[in-house]
Amino acid sequence: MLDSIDIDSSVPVYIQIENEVQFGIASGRLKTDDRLPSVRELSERVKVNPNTVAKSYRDLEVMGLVYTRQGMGVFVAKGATARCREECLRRVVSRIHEVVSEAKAAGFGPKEIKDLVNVSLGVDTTPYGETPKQMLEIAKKFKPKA
Amino acid sequence: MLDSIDIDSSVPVYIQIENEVQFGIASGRLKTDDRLPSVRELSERVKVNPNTVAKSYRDLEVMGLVYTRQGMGVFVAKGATARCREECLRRVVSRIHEVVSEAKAAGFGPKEIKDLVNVSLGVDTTPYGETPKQMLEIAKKFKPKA
Amino acid sequence: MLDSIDIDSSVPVYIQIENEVQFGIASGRLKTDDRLPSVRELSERVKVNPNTVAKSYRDLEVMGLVYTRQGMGVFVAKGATARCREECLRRVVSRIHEVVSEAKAAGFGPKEIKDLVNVSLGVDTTPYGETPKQMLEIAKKFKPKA
Amino acid sequence: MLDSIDIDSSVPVYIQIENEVQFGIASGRLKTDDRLPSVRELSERVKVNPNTVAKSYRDLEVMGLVYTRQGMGVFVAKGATARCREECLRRVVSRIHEVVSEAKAAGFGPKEIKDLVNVSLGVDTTPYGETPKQMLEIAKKFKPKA
DNA sequence: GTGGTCTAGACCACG
DNA sequence: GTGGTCTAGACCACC
Repeated sequence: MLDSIDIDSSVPVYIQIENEVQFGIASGRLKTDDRLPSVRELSERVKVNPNTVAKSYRDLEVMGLVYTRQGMGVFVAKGATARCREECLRRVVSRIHEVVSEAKAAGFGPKEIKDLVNVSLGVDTTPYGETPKQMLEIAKKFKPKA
Repeated sequence: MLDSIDIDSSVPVYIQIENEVQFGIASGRLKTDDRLPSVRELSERVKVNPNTVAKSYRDLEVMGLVYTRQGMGVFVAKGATARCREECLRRVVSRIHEVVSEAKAAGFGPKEIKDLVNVSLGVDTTPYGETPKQMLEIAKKFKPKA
Repeated sequence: MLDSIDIDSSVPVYIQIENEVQFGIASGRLKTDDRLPSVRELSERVKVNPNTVAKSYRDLEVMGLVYTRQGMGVFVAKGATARCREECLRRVVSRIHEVVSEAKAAGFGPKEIKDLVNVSLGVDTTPYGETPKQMLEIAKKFKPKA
Repeated sequence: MLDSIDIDSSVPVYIQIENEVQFGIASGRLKTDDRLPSVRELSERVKVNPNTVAKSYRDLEVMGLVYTRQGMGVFVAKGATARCREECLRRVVSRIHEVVSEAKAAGFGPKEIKDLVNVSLGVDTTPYGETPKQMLEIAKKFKPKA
């Protein structure tokens, strides 16, 4: 992780970094008291301004997910794992609801939505940005009534 | 439509307006050669500066979805309906896929995801931006192994 | 360049700026990934409102000729050189054809047209917007039969 | 004439109408005391707002090229022919100079410009908007040094 | 009446 | 420092 920073994305780089770290903690890859990469190291790796990484770390510290030891680095705080996991679930759930609402607003019926989800579930990771053709075909067959 | 502009949203007003118009076209409410509300009229209705509306209309023109007749107004372009509808479907499909991937990454299994979608489908309406409690409860009960 | 902005011209300032930038790219003075002057800097230099410059830069971005990095500036996009050069040639060629057609429609014969072009080619510089006297004299001597 | 009004052109409709009338006078098709089409008739024929035609006629009257007889119509004024012809020549000549200057600025040398003009002279009326291929090919072979 | 251009200047997000 | 968004309002061209 932390290598999937997309400089061209509309979501700000510093937010992307924060998300990546939070996801790393939630997934157990980063455990309590583990050291995060240094600002310099990370900024070189993902090719962004050190200020940007610093801002991400500052934000994470304000959230209480990491703590800083002067001259030693930035570390995962106690309790961060549970909180990140919790938040991660919450976010996913709320996004599911959001997307389903959107699909309904676009005119899709329950059947189509379930079909689309099923197809998506069956598909293993696809190249970034490319949406499975099957899904588009299902969608195209369907004419919203307005 | 065009009255659900949220001035406090993080998504820029002019983008919201563009989306509303596109949605109006996709849904068939705005047909080819229909006139859009005038810049001044709409700006008064949604309580934003005329410049902001003008910017939206200009963008839509660049996208080829509307055309402008000096002194007469702004009109829906030929072929806009199909394009808006297509884009709308594409976006929904790609977002479903995105969310499902996220859910899987967060440790949810196919069963949980389907359950969550079903609950979301069953809920008629929830306050804007709020997630149904039932969904959050499903999430809480669930302990990802990851 | 970028200093020949005429605030009194009937062609809008923001278009003039766009043209200057495109010409700069076509001429090779602005190369891929070169930074354009900042919005504020340019707006002070050509004495127009920052919004006006921003509008030009935004348009150029929509055309795909430049890209923007938040907080860093605006840069020449890859492939912009070739596209600007191509467009520049196309425009000149099409305008030559247009003018020649007009001249023929006005009753000029091939000989007169060639003469006029030769005179124009021979003149090193004339004040902006002024037509060399010699050319006007050729025209006066000429009586179209139409 | 007067049927080649392009509603999508960037040059205003009322200017296009004025130009067409002036060209008609210069070419001898409209002679002194000939009656112009009525505002209503013309506005229906070219499918523009009657106000627009009225403005064109008003402008032409201010220029002294036509005169109005209440209830009878609009007529070509005495001396209009000579003046239109004169102005027509002037305009063509000045545009030739303009275009040649542009071509020089774009990096074309005298030889290329003459070639392009010659090709254009040889070509009979081509479909509107389509520039002869030969000209583009000449242009493409040429690499501006600037 | 319509949209288009431009100014003056505030506030925000990003690096 | 950078660009992005938005407001308030003037003036113009066009229909």
